[in-house]
Amino acid sequence: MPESPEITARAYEMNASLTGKTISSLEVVQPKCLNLTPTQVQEAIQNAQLMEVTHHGKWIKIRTDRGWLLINLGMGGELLLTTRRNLPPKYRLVLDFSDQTCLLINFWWFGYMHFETLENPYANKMLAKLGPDVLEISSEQFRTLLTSNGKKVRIKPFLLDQSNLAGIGNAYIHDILFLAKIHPDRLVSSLNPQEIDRLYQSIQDCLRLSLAKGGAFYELTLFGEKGGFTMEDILIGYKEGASCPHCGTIIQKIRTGSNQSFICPTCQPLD
DNA sequence: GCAAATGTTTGGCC
DNA sequence: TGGCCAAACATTTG
Repeated sequence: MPESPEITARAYEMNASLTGKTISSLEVVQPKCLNLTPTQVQEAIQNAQLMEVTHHGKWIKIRTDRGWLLINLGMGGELLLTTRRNLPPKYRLVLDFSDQTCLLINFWWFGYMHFETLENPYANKMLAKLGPDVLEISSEQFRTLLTSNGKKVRIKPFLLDQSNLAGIGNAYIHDILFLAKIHPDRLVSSLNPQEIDRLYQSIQDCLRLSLAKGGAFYELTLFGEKGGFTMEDILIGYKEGASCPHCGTIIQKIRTGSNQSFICPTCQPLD
């Protein structure tokens, strides 16, 4: 599922390839992903010119001269710059441009494209709740975040909660916690300063490595190519039964809350 | 072949 | 407030 590295890479690609284009029409296959009716969005962005594409956490923000288009790819999303002649069979939305190219937006189950007026995109309920972007936050801010907000929460759900920190998802969290040598069920309040600094460094290292490679192999770039971050780059995530690259212990799949985690029981003790 | 289980994200409910 | 469920599936498993 697209997380910070994929979203950041897509935003860079879109900013380089889409700015200056003019929207000629919008096709809506799945109205439930909009915050307004299809007609309202269509009218709002008719003839809009794309100015800039940025991101915040897992949200892609397209600034146009008529307002903002805010995209969240949810589960297994895909953005593809193509033409009507080469359109894949499945998609939820298509933005047509006046130069005959189009942007296909698809996602597996849930995803959103919200429209907000130019003045304040953060009037959007979902955007308003986001914590700082994970690639923007400083180590000092991160330390403050964990010591002030983190009470009786476990570190995994804390990091996945987008209102604390925006951009981390379930795919990278396993390696992040492994690199920091922290068990996913540790309480945030139990982490010492060294562990918090290690965690910050692990987050940056994991996400930036993938970003530098164009994102994960199971997601496609704006041009339909696979990302360069492969299974070989993953240390322990989804590798149940393999041995820990650090100590050789067999990697375990455990239940944490309502989801699964992959850990090395030796490197990440719970105590 | 078909039903059940699974798993990503987010919002909403107690 | 934290834990659980539901929601617009595709894919694997029995």
